[in-house]
Amino acid sequence: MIKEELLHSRLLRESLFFNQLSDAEAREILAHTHISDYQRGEYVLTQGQIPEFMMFLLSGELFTLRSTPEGSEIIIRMLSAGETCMEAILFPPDPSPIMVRATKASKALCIEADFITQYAKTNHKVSHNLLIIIAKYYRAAILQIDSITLRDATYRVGRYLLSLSLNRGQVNQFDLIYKKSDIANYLGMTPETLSRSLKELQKLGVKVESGHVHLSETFLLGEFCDAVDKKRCICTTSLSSER
Amino acid sequence: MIKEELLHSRLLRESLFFNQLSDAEAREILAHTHISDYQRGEYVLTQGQIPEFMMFLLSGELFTLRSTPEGSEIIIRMLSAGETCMEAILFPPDPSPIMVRATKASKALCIEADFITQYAKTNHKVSHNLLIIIAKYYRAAILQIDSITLRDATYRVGRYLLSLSLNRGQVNQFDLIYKKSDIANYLGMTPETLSRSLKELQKLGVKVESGHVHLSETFLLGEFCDAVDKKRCICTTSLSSER
DNA sequence: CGGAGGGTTGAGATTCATCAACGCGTGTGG
DNA sequence: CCACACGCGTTGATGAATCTCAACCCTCCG
Repeated sequence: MIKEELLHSRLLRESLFFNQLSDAEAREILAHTHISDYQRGEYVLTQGQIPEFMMFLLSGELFTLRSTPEGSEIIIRMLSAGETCMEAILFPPDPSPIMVRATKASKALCIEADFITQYAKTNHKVSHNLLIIIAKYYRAAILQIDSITLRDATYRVGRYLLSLSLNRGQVNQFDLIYKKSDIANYLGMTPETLSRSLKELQKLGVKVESGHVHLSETFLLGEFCDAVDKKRCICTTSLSSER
Repeated sequence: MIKEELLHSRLLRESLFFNQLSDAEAREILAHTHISDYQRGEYVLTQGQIPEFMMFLLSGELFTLRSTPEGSEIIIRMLSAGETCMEAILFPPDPSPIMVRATKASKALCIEADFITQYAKTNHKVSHNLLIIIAKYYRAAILQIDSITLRDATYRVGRYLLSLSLNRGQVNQFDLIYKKSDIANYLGMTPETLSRSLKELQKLGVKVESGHVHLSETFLLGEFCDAVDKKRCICTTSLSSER
């Protein structure tokens, strides 16, 4: 059965959510799940809805975002396979302040909300993992608030590129895996501003060509690498897999 | 002893952190604490520091905020007595992305970080409470991101006043307990802009006089009360103590 | 070949920050 | 008791950053 394959997949085993869980524990959780397919553009959850499941993304791409009645929206997180969402709405189970949308055809493990909230009360590893996951979201959200209010557009873009580099193990070239218009939205700006910012960054040692990014040495060590980032640079190995 | 008094105080008993804990459990936690005094302006934690304690504010006022090397800063949360901070940095214990400052002379319970991280692994109520607290922070942070990127200054101020009204049980008048310059910063704008926004809101039924706010009926039910807020209005009683 | 989606570029509009001046209440020292 | 300074908030004028709108380009795909 497909769940039995999943059980031993790297995707599960290296995820934050299944981290440290024994086979028996993982199997018990899997027993309370089903796999759902979502089409590109389909909503997994809409604003105001009380979630019945927690999501573990198996493949594809999910965005968590928030929209105004007028129709404009802001992307909060962009998830790829192995990441989870909707945990933060389970404690306590409340109407969701955000919505979740598949931006590509996606496959996700739907974990029953009731089961997880109960299971977290008896299993320390699960509740600990959830704490780590939600705390990580919260810290990321703080950085988002920081950069949107305190930094200008060009800085935000530079910071974003730098974080991508760090997350991939401090490589100096990589691909942008999301649409530029989505990245712009995530960074709290319009696509036009992102485009102009990237142009601005070329002067500082950034090359971008059709989705491929190359960062020069000077950029990697430059002004964008502030105190916090420098700390991360120094201990890259231990942090490269983080976030 | 003062800790024994604390044990039965409403402050502790009605807090999210000590919620549902038995006397024995609360006593065990208190055994791993000490009480610290902070002067107005003193730093409880600086950016980059690894916290040794989790804070439970007994009296006074703490801000969690983030600053740039250039010195500008943004307030993330404004805490009053009974609230906690620095939990989100304990899972895992990392250099703090934020700093914590006392904005008034304050007294806080310092709970040993090592103890709490261990205790959370054996006590479900504690880990559950922590989950609820951090999830609440995260949801609030999402709303902050939403309003800063998607709404204009006047809307943000109106929304803020409305949330104050709801949190106090949907009263139509109340005092602003923070300095206006701090409120402005928290809302991601300058004091000048806050001032002008309040003036703008007067046309919509808001009266502000030296820190005292009066909201008209029309304002309470007006455009600021969007779908999410309306839901809260309907079931006010169950939500009034929330946030 | 033609159309659609995504990205870029340019020009104008707008919001908000900045800078400077002022008013007001409070506390302090002569 | 008055003079003064200081913190805080307001108001007005100016400027900068970014959004908006429009045109255009490129690539992909039927």
